[in-house]
Amino acid sequence: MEQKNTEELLKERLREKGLKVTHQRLLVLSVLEQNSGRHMTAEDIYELVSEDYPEIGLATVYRTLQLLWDMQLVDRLNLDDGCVRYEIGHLLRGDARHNHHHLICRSCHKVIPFDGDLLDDLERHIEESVGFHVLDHELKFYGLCRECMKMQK
Amino acid sequence: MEQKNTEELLKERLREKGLKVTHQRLLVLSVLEQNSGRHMTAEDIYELVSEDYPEIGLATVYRTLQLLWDMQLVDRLNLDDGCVRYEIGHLLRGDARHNHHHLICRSCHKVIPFDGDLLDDLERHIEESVGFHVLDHELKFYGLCRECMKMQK
DNA sequence: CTCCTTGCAAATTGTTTGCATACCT
DNA sequence: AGGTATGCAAACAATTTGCAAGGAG
Repeated sequence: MEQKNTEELLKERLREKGLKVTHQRLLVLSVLEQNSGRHMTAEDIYELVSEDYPEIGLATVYRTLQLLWDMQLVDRLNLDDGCVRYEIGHLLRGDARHNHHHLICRSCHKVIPFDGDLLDDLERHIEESVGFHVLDHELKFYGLCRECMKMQK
Repeated sequence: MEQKNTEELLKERLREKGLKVTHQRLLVLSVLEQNSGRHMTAEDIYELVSEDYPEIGLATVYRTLQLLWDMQLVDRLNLDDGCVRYEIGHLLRGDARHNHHHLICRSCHKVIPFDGDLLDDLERHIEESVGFHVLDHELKFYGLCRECMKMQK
């Protein structure tokens, strides 16, 4: 099952770098994997991990998320609500949701997911012309959702 | 000259809403217009406005930026360095720099500007399929810059 | 004259850090 | 054993807010 693979991958990467395999690290990644549809804050993750492992500290969650991000096992996104959000890394997601973006309504602050793969060509172009190796991207559109558009009148 | 138009536009919008035209508001917008190439933090703007108007407070700068953003006179961007950055709104910029994006190096944290207009089609598609009216966007690519790629080996 | 706006300082909030202890390997 | 990782609490930094005084219309 997926779970096992992700966990093994983390263990492997940790060992490669001489870092330690701890319950906390495994649990944080596991929670992200089990909530792959959500955009979770550090606090969200802290609360969920706490259910299984109440002695964990919030600082550890932050440190772990940083570590997992460095290793490209989690993705980071910023939805402009004052806190950074995390989700399982796109490299680990089986499905083709690499290219999922967000529409953010300026009026009601709703966040609408949106899928599209228009960026692949652009990434290739960047690699060639700038020599920058693209690992990930974040694309947000700001505007007015259908409901708020109606109310404008 | 450009300066005059932008200032007049702001005055007009303020009056429409029954808000007041103040030195502080005019100065904040003016500083952003005169530094249209930079990505400025609230603190940056505060320091520059202070040169002409030393009694201004930082809180006023924050309040003004929020107001100008609501009116679509300034753009906001987040370069993941812990603070929001501002620049003169793309609607006010004469040049075709609407579509300028950023490449962020995960290793040295350098930010490389990058221009491209691949998003216009996508925006039209979003309007039609989702009914979301796009006003602006933010696109960032994360990866490794040329220099850091070399050092990887 | 009225209400909007400001400056100041205090409050908030997400995130980071120092340090002694606990835990992998 | 030896260094890495953790939990806790204190420290930080960007941003927001309350309030009395000032200023635009």
